[in-house]
Amino acid sequence: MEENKVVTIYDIAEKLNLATSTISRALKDHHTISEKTIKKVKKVAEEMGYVPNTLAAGLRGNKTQTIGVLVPTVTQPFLSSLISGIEITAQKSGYNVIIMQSNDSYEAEVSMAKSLYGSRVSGVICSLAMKTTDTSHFQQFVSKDIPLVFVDRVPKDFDTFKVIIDNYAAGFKATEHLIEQGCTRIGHLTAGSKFGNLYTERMRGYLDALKKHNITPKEELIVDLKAVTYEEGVKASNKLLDLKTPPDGIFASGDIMAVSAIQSAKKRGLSVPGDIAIIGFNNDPISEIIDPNLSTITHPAAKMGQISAEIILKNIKSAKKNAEKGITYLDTEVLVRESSQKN
Amino acid sequence: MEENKVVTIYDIAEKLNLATSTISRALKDHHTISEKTIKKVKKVAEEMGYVPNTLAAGLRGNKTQTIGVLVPTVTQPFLSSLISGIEITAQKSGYNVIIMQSNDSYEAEVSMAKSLYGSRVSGVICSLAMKTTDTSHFQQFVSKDIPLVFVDRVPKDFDTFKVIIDNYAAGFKATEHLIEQGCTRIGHLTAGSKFGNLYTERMRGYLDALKKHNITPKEELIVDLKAVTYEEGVKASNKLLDLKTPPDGIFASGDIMAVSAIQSAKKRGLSVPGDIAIIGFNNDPISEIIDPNLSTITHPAAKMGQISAEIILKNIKSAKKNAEKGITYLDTEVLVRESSQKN
DNA sequence: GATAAAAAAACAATCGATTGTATTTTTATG
DNA sequence: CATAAAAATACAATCGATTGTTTTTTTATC
Repeated sequence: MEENKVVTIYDIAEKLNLATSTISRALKDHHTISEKTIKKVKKVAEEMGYVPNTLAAGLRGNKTQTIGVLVPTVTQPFLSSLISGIEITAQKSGYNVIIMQSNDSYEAEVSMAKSLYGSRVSGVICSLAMKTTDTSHFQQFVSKDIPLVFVDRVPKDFDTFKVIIDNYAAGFKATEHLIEQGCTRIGHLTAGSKFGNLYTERMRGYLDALKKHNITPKEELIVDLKAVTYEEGVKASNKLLDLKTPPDGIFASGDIMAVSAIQSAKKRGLSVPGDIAIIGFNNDPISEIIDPNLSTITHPAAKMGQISAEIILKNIKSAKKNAEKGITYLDTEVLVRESSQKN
Repeated sequence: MEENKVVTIYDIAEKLNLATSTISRALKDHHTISEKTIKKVKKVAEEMGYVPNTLAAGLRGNKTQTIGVLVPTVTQPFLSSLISGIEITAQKSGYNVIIMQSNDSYEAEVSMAKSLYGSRVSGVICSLAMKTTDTSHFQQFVSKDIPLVFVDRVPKDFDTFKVIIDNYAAGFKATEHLIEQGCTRIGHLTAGSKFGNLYTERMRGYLDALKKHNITPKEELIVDLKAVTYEEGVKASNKLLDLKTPPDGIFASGDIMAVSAIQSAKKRGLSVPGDIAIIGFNNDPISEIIDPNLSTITHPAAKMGQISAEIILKNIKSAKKNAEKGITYLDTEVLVRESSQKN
């Protein structure tokens, strides 16, 4: 085997004195090729170190064994678990995964969508950038029958597959749990809620839970973070704790925020959950490590990735032009640990 | 613009009554094409919604704008930061990133390397699977002049680019720091060290630091985890704490292990760092959140990703057949926080 | 206005696998 | 053994962009 030459089906064809079409078919066990030839071809292909050029196949067939994944970032635990779920599922079916990080920038997202389209990905899984309101850059996939799944951060008005949790219900459950623990003055940490995203839904749940239990929502108890980071979380938490009458409970729309709330409270000598009960969202790894252990809402990240990938794979294969674009809701649960348990 | 037709340079050529070669060159500002034509072509391309087919370009040029990344998992904070660094750097130069997770399986790694090769990636960045000892499946890249960078978990005997930290020195520094704090009986948590990897190096540093300070290493003080998880960390920590004479300090080769050590110690009513000083490795996000804050060794994940990607990009472009394959060492520091500070 | 030189654009092959159609070979049957 | 049917294989076009080589067009010069 030459060191620097890439082996193609032409090389195999020449060696065996066969046509390239025969080689191509033999390698995929086509029924018109005799057993004898198939065996021979496979043996020689192996010996010569043949690796199919997926570009050529993709160009010819106008499709690739690749799924494009477009997410705000890969470093958030929720998203890295999501990606892991996608990647494992894709791999099982022989599909590869191209990853792009929008960094929550709308412009980057537009450009990356175009790039994925140019790469002829067979499907796209996307969690929207925080700043995205217009989603017309995804229309190209739909009009070319490339399956598109939005996951977690999804647009409201785009008719395609969606995999989400019921953020409203989850926000409701989380808040109600705090009420059941005896909290009457419940703060809420949220982020970028003005963009009408999943945080807004969680907040709606929070507000409705309060109303159901005859608690009047107070604007001062809701803090909207600029970014979901530990530092911003600390700032926001302090805003709540600095109030003349601080809250006796906090529902944070993410575990990072919840953790910063716990730390900020502890730093002031407040007992959690004694003085203030706290519940987060996501069930990030840190939630079972922080002291006190953080009560939170489970958010099945890997499962969401798996299901998203499965939807893509199914809709590539079936090639149904107008498959019914459904929303898949996954269950969440209130995971009661120490930080919210007053009784 | 038709809804379901993909626009190619042929469509543009037909519309403008020009040759496809002219279109192709105009789109990249080739000097043999007149300004007038270039402007006209670009305008029409834009109007028709032309997106270049990267498969076709890749097939023709036998190279793609894609970097393959092969890592054990994407969910560990160190690796997701590494990937993030790679992705951002690649994106800036117009390169995409294909991700594969070996899940620490040797067989998966072999198959994925082949798959990346078939995808004609322009370069490969890999962090080896825990179980990999034979690395001959990477030879195909080298012999085809596809730049290959190993990062963090690198093979000893493979002549290619490597981006690592000095694990020996870091292990030494961490251990010496504990000694300086007055620890005399220092435990060590490590993982899969028999495979001769970076954990082994850290352990060598640990052992040499002890020797330098005339402390005799004891086998009972070294615990080798089966897997780097919180649960295994707890088991291993308890093994140390259950000793007749438990250690007064622990150097854990990873922050997860260190965190489990802190929790296990606290659960027994031991004070950290009072009764037992603990230092980890990586500077994972959790290290500044755990109580007490974890002292650790900084591990510049994103930077390592960036540098790895830069090496790939540089060596694609220069196309030097025999560029000197160097090892890039990045600095680490002892980050002293609460968990190890006795004075 | 003829001609050479320069500029612009066209022609045509190429990358490697796939696939519809044609051709050759084999097998079966009277 | 001839012939039809079936099986196996070959032929050739195709996917879309790129690029070395020609050809055509434009510009400059005498």
